[in-house]
Amino acid sequence: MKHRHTHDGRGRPFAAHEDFSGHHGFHPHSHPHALHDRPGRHGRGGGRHGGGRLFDYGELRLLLLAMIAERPWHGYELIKAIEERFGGSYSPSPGVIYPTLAWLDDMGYAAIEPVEAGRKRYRITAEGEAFLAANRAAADELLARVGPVGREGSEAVPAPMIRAMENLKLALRLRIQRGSIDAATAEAIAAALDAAAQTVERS
Amino acid sequence: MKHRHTHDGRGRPFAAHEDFSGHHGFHPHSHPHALHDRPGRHGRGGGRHGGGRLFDYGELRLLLLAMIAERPWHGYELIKAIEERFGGSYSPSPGVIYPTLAWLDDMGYAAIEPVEAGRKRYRITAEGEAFLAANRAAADELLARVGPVGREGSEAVPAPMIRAMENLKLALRLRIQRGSIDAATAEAIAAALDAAAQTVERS
DNA sequence: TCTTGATTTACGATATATCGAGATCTATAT
DNA sequence: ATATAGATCTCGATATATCGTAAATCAAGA
Repeated sequence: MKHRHTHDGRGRPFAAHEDFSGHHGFHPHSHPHALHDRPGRHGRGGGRHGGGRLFDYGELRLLLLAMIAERPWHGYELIKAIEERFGGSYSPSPGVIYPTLAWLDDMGYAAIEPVEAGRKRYRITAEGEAFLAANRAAADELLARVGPVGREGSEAVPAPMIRAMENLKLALRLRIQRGSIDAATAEAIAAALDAAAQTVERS
Repeated sequence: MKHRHTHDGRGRPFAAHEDFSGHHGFHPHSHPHALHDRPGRHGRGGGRHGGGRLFDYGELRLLLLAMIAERPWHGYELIKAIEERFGGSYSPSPGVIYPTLAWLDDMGYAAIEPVEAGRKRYRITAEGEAFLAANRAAADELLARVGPVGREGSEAVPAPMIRAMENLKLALRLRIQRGSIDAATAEAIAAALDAAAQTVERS
């Protein structure tokens, strides 16, 4: 396997112009004019309707890199996550997600975890971190615009709740494994769970 | 001839899913929104129940592999065992069990014991053990979700409990999505969950 | 033969990834 | 400054893989 398909966007895509400070050396100070000092279209406040682009030039790959910097994803997950973030009104086509991921891989910014059965899970590399750091300003601006994409339920849920949820989950698992749950016991447990659900509901 | 794909599939598994704040869990066949079924051809087949999946991507073959790692089974036994584990509310169709077993065989993860009267009994191989070890985290999470399948003393989870668990899970998910959980609210919810856990524990 | 265990085949739906055509933007040469 | 080339975003169509149901088929036993 490992068939490097001959894709147009691959190989060595934008070579000459963007000084991407990728390999050999890389000075953090003399930061390249990579992605964030593009005068003119900054906050994209214009709201250009109909067919306008959601992401400007290097933005999509920056967003993907920032997302896989948090945790590994695979392409379909990224599509669904971004789609959900935009409330379903926009969903990046696979035709742009997968080539971008492949590009990140080719550049050494992301690597494919060995996976099973057709799913490629990408994780960030050291070079990717460096690139992300070099473009942190643009990345932060992007994440601020898009909002929290990956950390939906982990950052927002308070710790005590997570602890209690894990606790209950474990108790249920142990109880089920113990076996011998008669009808009355099942009803009692169900009632307790329903009571908790009601408390949650009107909290 | 059925060309079984040659996949190496080695290495890290997929991410572990949360039971509560996550997506999938214990639901036998409860899905949020049913998609419309086309009233088209009569013929045969046709999933009028295509919605919620119990196992996502590589989970079924992991479960089967984990089961035959304990002792050899044949397909029908696996179907019945899983069905009993879910209290009869769900039973994996043979159309998914047998191809998966054939896949495990082709991959070298399982082997067919000498056929006895029309049935094929599968046992795990060394490669299968290696694969299972590589995906231990996901496998354990799966077994925890499904419960101890095939061991003696295993009984089905009563329907009221499953319903109540689903109910609580949904309530928590909705509450988390609503956001704005201050510390006091979190404590109240955690206390309710802990109370339920205690009830479960001494039931 | 009829029933029951056990497997195979057919078909559909979803998940995941690949490929191709077209539109738009940026950079660079003229 | 304009033209051109190339890179990137976007949509779709397509290709597999896997999960799913239901019927058809096959192999013993009553």
